[in-house]
Amino acid sequence: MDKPRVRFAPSPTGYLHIGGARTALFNWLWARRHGGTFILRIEDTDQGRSTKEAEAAIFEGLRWLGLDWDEGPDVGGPHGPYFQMERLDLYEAHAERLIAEGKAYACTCTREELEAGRKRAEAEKRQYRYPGTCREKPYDRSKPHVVRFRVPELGATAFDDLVKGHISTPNDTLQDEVILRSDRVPLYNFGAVVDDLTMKVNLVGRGDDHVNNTARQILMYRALGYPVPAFAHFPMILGADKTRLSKRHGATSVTAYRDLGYLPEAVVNYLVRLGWSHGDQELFSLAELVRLFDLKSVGATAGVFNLDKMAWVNHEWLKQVPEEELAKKALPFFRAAGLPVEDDAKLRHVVRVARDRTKTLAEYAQQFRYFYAPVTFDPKAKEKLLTKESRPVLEAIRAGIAALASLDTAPLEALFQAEAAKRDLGLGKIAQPVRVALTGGTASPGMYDVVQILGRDETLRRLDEAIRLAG
RNA sequence: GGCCCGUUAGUCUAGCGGUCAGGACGUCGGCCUCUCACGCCGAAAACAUGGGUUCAAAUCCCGUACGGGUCACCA
Repeated sequence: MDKPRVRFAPSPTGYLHIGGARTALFNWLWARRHGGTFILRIEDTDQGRSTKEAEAAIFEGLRWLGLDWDEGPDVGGPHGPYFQMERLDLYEAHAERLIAEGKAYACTCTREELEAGRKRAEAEKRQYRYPGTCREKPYDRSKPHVVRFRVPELGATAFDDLVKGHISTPNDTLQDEVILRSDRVPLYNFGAVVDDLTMKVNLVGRGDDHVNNTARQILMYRALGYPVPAFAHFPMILGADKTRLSKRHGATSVTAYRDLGYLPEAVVNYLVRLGWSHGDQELFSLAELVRLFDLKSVGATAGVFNLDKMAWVNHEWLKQVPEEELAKKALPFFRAAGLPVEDDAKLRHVVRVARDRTKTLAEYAQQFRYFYAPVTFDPKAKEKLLTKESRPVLEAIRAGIAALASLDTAPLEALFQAEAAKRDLGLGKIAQPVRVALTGGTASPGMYDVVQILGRDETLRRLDEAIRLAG
């Protein structure tokens, strides 16, 4: 097998979304797995919708995921950058050749005429196909025109998709489509074909919304006299309602998940498992995927994006991050929440207790605010647990902590146990009022950790306040 | 509507003619326990449907239903 030359060819009309990211990932993995080349090409021929911002967002998304490219924008030398708008001469030359060989022709029909034809077909409940009005007219460049590709009337065009298997399209469902607009900018199918063949792409991996374009493109490869590449069409990603994933289903850009506190490892892991599997294994690192990924194991069915599962995957990855590193990753999220947090021993202790309890970094800052900000009491917890009855407990713990030589776990535990034993109560009866006093609520990490993280001064201050509130 | 593709639990999937249809998320129950989590144990939950082929079908073939994609001087 030749070494793969694959590409990811987004149009810069928006950020890198989940579906695009998975397409890029599958292509990238296939290239890396077999020591091939991963090409990034920006398909910016829709000048009305393409923006530099979108372009930058796509680069950012790919880099964040760890998907580097060998050819394309930012790659110096002869292998980039690839922007279709910088290759217009190439498309035009190929189109002229097709015209010269009678495989394409200039069409001078106006948009109005075409539109009228479509309307008529619709009224008569007929399938519309371009009638071939200009097929035999002589080529006159001076008149405004588009260039159309001549498709065969008979037969069918078939290929063996690496994911979907054999796919055959009757040629009479195709039409002489426009390959060059009146401003001579190519349309998608032609631009992609000319690029793929000049870039020697030998495997085209893309979303399966393109399967219907494949027959048309194959016809163009043949007309141009080039070998047809292999194709792999990846199924769509759907929302919970089984319609194509879109903004109404929530965040769809990969960087939005970065900002939500997902690790790129987790996003990659989740996306690859959505449509691909390797036995019963759920967790894969990028390096592992490079060893294991196989297009043959990509499924042919569309998959529903499930945030719960991705959060679980994220949690699994978060659990593996060393404490120091985790603190550094969490820091910006605390800062973004307006909390005065430093990368210090306290933060490391916070993330140590947080990592089992939350699934994203953003949740750290939400759930553990009270380690860095004054407590806000849950009214029910306060009413139930900061009472006249619990006041003696709070006072005893306050006195005990004030007197402790060290805030190590052993002495703290001894203190709480002793107070419980003294009153013939379960540990819970001691810990819960203290928990409300220190965190404002009834759910938190273990009390000894909380005391240690807050430190003696802050702990005593909070207990004093709680004692005051307990009346 | 034409054409193309798809259909295993709520979701992601394993399966590739003979399995008690396996795993994961989620859900529910239990254990652990100072609360919440984590962890551990357990449970409920699926082959869309009708015909074939075959000794035998989730696996192969055909139809039906349902879902998705696509039919531009968008990509």
